[in-house]
Amino acid sequence: MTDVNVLLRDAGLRPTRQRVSLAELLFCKGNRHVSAELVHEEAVAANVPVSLATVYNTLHQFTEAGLLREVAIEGTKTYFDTNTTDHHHLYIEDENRVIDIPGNVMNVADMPEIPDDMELVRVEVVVRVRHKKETACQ
Amino acid sequence: MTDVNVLLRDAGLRPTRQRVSLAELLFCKGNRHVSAELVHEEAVAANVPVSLATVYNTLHQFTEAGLLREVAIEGTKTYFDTNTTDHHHLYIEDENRVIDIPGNVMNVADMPEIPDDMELVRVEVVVRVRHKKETACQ
DNA sequence: TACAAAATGAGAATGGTTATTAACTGAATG
DNA sequence: CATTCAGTTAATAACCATTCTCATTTTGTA
Repeated sequence: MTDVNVLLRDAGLRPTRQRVSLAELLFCKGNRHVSAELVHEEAVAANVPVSLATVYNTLHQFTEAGLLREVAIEGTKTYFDTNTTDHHHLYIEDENRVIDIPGNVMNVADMPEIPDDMELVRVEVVVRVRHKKETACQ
Repeated sequence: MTDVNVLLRDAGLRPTRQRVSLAELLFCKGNRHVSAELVHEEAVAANVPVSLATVYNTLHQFTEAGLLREVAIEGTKTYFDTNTTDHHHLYIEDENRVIDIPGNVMNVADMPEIPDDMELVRVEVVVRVRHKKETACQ
C-alpha cells in the first residue's frame, strides 16, 4: 500500500496527498501516454481535486525523477509516457494513437559515431503508419 | 531562375510574391530545421515583408505539397525540415540543436508486423546525445 | 481593362503551458 | 501536542505559439 510513498521518497519527493494520488493514477493502470489535461480530468473524476498547475508541476517533477518520460511525436501538446524502459513507438497517424513497441523487438544498426565529449542519451524510434485509403475506383 | 516558380506550380501552388520569396529563402540554403518565427524574421530581414499568418499558411501548404516535413523532437514549437529525403536526426539536448543523419547510414532491423489494413508511412529515428558533464571531482 | 477566384495581412481569438504569489501542509523539533 | 518553516499547492494572470476572421489585395484569365 505504501508502494507509492516509497517510490516518491526514493525519488526525493515528499509524498503529499496530491503527488500520491497522481502517482497512483499514473502508475497503477499499465503503460500509458497521457497529457496534463487528461491527468487532470481523471484526477477530478476520481474525487481528487488537484489544480491544473499542480498537475503540470508534478508531471515535470516525475519526469525529472525518471518516473516519466516526455514524448514528442506529433503536434504542440506535450505527452508523458509512464513506460521509462527501453522501447519505441508505433504511431497511427489517422487515429492520433501511440502504441509501445518493446525495446527488444527492434534493432537500430550502424549508429553514427558520437564525439568523445558527448554521450548517448537514448535512441528513439517512431514507426509511423496509417490506415490504407479506400480505393473507391477499381 | 524560374526554378522556384516551377517547383511551386508543380506542387499546385500559385507562385505568388510571398510564396516565391519564402521558397527561395527555405530551399536555397541547404538543409535546415526552421520555425515559423525564424522564417518570418529572415523574410523581414531580407526586405520581404510577409505577415506571420502567411508564413504559417505557406509552411503548411509546402508541407502538404511534400516540399517540407514537420519534425517533432522537443518542446512546444513546431519545426519544419527542408530535407524531405529519407534521413534521421541527431539531437544535441543541451544545445537544442538538430543535425541530419543520412538515411543510408543507419538501419532499423526487425520492424514489427503492420496489419494488412495499414501502410507504413515512415520510420523516424532520433539519436539523443548530450555533452558529458564536467566531473569536477577526481 | 474587367472580373472571379485565390491569397494576404492585421489583429483578435484560442489553447496549452508557465509564472506569480498568498495560503496551506508535512514533518521535524521542543 | 504546539510551533515552526521549508516545501507544496491553488487560483489566476501572464505568456507564447498557433489558428481564425474577414476586409483588402493580388493573380490568372478573358
